[in-house]
Amino acid sequence: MGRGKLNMDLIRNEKSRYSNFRMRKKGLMKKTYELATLCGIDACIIVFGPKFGCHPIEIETWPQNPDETERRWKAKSIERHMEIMQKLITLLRMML
Amino acid sequence: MGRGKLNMDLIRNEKSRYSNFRMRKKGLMKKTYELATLCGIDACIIVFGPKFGCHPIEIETWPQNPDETERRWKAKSIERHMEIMQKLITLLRMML
DNA sequence: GACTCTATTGTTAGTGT
DNA sequence: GACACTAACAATAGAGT
Repeated sequence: MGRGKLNMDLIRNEKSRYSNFRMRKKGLMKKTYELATLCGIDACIIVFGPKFGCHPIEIETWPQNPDETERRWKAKSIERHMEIMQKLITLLRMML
Repeated sequence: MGRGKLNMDLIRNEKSRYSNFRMRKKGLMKKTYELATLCGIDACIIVFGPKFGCHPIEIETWPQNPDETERRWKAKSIERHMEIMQKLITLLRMML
């Protein structure tokens, strides 16, 4: 969308890439909020910012904080926890 | 968007809610893929399906599997792991 | 490495099957 | 409780500030 089409590949220009990142991250958080709200389901998302010089990498999540998560999430059953943990462990294994 | 506007609240009609869920989940996964690809960053998303009768709740993630995660993710430094773990622990605490 | 503007592409709500 | 269609609403690429 926008004034032109974008190839689905890394944006080479660093300035464009960063402004694109900020815009799309915002959009993604909104979409996550909308999905969870409209459909009454649980979801979480973790986005790691790009590396710029010696700045620490920023991490943004949705829900944004434990309070919001607690207020929103309904996952309380044992079976569900098992599924959740399994999925998370799979994701985590690749990061360690 | 679409033919009419939707209040940002739980969709009461169960049939509408479920079809909305399937459509938006697909859109969210696409947006996550686009953000990660265009901006060269790491991201993960976990979506829990709604509860229908005695069916187990479906869980969908992006990246979809360990192979894809390993191919895509670049988080390998100690500092980054610390940040990641802290965020995940915060999210997990609310689920247990 | 921000912020606004807007033409343009993208997403989706409601309907029909 | 699927799936296609499409008008209508949203997101955003690129340019300007």
